[in-house]
Amino acid sequence: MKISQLASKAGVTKDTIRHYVSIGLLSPERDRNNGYQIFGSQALSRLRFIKTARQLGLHLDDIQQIFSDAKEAHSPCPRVREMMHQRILETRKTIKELTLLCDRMEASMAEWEEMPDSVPDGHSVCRLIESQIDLQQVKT
Amino acid sequence: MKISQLASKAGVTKDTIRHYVSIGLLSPERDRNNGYQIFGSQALSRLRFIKTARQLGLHLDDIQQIFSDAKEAHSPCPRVREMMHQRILETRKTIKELTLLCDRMEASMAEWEEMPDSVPDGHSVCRLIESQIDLQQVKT
DNA sequence: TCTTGACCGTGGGGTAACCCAATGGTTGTA
DNA sequence: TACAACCATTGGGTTACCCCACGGTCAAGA
Repeated sequence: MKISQLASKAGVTKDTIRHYVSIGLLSPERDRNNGYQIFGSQALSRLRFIKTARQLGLHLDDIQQIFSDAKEAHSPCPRVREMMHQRILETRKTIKELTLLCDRMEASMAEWEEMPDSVPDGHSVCRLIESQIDLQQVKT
Repeated sequence: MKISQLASKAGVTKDTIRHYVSIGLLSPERDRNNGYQIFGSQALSRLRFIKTARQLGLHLDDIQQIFSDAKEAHSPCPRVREMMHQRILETRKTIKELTLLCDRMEASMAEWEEMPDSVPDGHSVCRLIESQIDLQQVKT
């Protein structure tokens, strides 16, 4: 199987496959004559595995770890449970931060409804934004 | 004012300032003798402006636009309202996606509680993840 | 005066997971 | 044989910075 066929079977782009090859997630054979990559059906199941793991929020290096465990005949499952736990915590944290951001944005927009557009002078650039300076210290 | 002083006054890192200089958000004078960057108090207020705009979810190129408007004596305010509107929509969308992701992760974790760890063989890498293959097509 | 430590600038690499364009070789087929 | 379709490689772009490393500059103490 060549790269285009694998890509369409797996529902990913050729660039994605090339990326995975370049970081070692896939290691295709090569056609001796032309250097083309040759993928077997195991590459397809590996791609499906990667796709699922990504949908579950795992990162490519998490997935590397999993394959690396499996290669040495260790069970990756405990690590997978742990990774997922971490990813869940991270995701919840991100959601909280984004929710706060959204609240700030909406609050500012609401305040601005009663404010006129300002023309910039030497001191002011945009009164809307300047009205929000130093409301609080937040990290996005 | 040299870069370190500006950085501590503004509460950002020197690297952040260098980054802003490199993309043209700040344009300091130069000391003729040693090439050091010299910042005035207007750089400080500009930095505060940038910080506030970032806290409101605007991107650096949004902020570029704002300064560019102001430089040409246009009011950036209408554009700011529009940008914020877009950013709010984007942020809400991201939150939704992350919430769905979190739900998926938690659902999988729950299913996995009753599953044993598996030892990889030639066909299987990790039963936990493989049990989730093709549940649905999702884009993160 | 010399030295030493704090400061400065520049350049380059890294982050996550790819996308896209350009260039040039290969293959299949009409 | 000509031409489209496919392949590989390289390099740059995305966001907003962080982190070296190298080498020059400056100020203060010995």
